[in-house]
Amino acid sequence: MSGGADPESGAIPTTSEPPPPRRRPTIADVARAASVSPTTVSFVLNDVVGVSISDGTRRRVRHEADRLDYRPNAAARLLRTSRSDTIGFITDEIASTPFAVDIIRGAQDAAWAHGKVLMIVNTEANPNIKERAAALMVERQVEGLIYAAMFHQEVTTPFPTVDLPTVLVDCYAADRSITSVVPDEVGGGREATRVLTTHGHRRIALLNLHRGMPATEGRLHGYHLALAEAGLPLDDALVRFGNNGADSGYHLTRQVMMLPDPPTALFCGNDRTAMGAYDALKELGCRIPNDVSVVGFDNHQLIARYLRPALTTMTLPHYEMGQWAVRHLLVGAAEDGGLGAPVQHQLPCPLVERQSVAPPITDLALGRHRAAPN
Amino acid sequence: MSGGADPESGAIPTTSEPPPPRRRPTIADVARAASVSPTTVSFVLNDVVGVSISDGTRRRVRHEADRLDYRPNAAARLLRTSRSDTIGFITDEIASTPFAVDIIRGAQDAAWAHGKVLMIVNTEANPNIKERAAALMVERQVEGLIYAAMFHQEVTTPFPTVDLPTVLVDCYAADRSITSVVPDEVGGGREATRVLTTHGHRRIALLNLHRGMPATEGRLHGYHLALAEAGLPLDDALVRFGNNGADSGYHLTRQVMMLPDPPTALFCGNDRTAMGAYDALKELGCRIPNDVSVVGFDNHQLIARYLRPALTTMTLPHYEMGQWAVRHLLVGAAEDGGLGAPVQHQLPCPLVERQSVAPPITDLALGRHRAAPN
DNA sequence: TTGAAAGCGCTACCAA
DNA sequence: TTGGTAGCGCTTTCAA
Repeated sequence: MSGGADPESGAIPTTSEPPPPRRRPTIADVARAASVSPTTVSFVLNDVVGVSISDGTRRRVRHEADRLDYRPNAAARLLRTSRSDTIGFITDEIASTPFAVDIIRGAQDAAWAHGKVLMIVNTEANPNIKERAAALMVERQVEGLIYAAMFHQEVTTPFPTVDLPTVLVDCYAADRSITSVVPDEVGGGREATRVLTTHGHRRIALLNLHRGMPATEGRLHGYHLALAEAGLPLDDALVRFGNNGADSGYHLTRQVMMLPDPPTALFCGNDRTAMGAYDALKELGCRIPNDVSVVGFDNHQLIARYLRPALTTMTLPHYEMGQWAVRHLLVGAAEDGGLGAPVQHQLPCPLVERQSVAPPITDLALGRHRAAPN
Repeated sequence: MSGGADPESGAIPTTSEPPPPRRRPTIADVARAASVSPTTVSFVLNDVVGVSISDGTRRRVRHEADRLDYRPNAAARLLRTSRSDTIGFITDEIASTPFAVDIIRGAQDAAWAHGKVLMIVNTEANPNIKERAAALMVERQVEGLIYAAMFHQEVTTPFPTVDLPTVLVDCYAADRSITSVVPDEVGGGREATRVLTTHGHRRIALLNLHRGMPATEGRLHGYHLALAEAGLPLDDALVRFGNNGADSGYHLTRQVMMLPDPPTALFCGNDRTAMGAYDALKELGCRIPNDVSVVGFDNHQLIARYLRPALTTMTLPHYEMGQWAVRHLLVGAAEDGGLGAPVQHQLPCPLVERQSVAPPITDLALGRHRAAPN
């Protein structure tokens, strides 16, 4: 409008570039450079629909933005729009298991696909940190909260109620008041046992985790189911509980193998237990899977693949749970503000067949029952 | 889209406007409730030093803030102060190793201790994502960037130069232009070998990782050093390279044990290799550590502790590297804007003694220096 | 097809 | 010891 000499702060003769102040360029800088208004820049850069900007202007704006290496200030945008494009992710103990990364990865991939980013805080099960973390996320205007436990468990309100859509991963609220996603332990236990029964095993030991955990009880239930389906009797001597570790796998295996009528197959509560079972079996001179078949649970990245022979086991759907959580948060938030009735979701534990299962030797060598192929 | 013909242009309150949108309370709301100015509220809530507010006012403000459950809006604060209290953390492949969590944990703990939070993006080594991630972090005004690789390697500019203080973890720039922190592989290799020499072993095989990686070459160098220190000759037949996995540990072990003059101790390039070595050794009827001692590398959470006997190995300082990165970023940024000369830092790999090392049987039982395999 | 201008919620400068 | 108020950089009516 006011043409003529630009009185702006005493025009400096443009002998060279005059940008000593290391300030990041703003939308105003781009606007000035492209000789348009900030409004126009915003329209162009955000591809706002419903406004028509001439191609020339569009190009000019884009070009100047590039040249200045303009980056929008997310804080300013957030302040204005209150859309943070951020999801808060709180874990209890990231360190304790290698599965943590899978949950995170699943969540992060889903988030990224929706243009969101994760803000992660690991609380090491410290309630103080937990609370501070939740508060911090509210301050940062996250659009939702995910709380992930590192093994399937019941939790009592992980943090004071923040009125933000929340999803619990690998855990659930005692009163089911919060949406949660957990593995289908029963289905997994059933499937694991079924692999063994369909291979012809009739005496199958369950070397379980320690009592009281959802994983333990769920898998036990699945075991019962599969046995019943196969018309097999339940022998309590074959069901043992341990401490989830390799050593308990070792000892439990020795115990059941010492039985007068030992099992021909072992369903281990987790892969670590299976690892111990392998050791005991080898010591006892049993070949896997020829003499004794073994099925694990968890599909532990390392153990299952590297055990010799490689372990047939059930996959815990960590990646999928992380993914589900984010997706649910996002569509839930879009649909009903995340305030719909909380859902308790279960994800299947798929079987991974490797080399640790074969028909029982009794079938092969002794010709009992029907002769197995091979 | 849909809507009344009359948006909120007029101040006329419609008769039945049931739910006033649940707006989060702002500093103004608190000020009003406490009958003070926003300024005062800000002073009180931020414990600003240098201003004196009467105890009564202070209490009143605090009380009202509590009552209203007031949470400062981080975006607004950031916009004003340009202090995001956030550090960007970019990983290449979070999934591939269980070590990722330790780096993250170290970084997060250090960050938390400084009142900062981590914004984590995992790129799965996808350059596109990497670039977008870096851009995104700039937009979010992160105060620094950490790029973490999941195993020790050289990287060529992980992302286009953003002028933000940056630290590389478990990797380094080819041209050393960026500050980095990596494990001291040479020191680790030397120490690992030394454990064996000090136990009296004189024929020590090195079952290394595959050639060309910093870990491989560094540990090899350390092995040479320790041998020289102990006045032991280098026998190239005892040095083998593999593919970092259990199977290569298995095969390499068989190879060296078949030698006319087999080793009495194995230094394995990593714990997975050691895992394979265990299998081979057991198959060959060698007892660990009685017949053959084994030292690993990595202190892999799972393998090292659960192998039977538990594996003596070197710890990779993942947690410490993550921690170092954040601390350096924070003090560096404070001191010189993070623009000081880039430093290439190394962290030691401490020894973890467990049960897989003993004096060679030759010394104990046979009293000779070289023994044929049983 | 484009622009002016009003804030989003907070901090910090300057007054009182 | 307190308060008024000007922006931080952006989006978004409404007007031109």
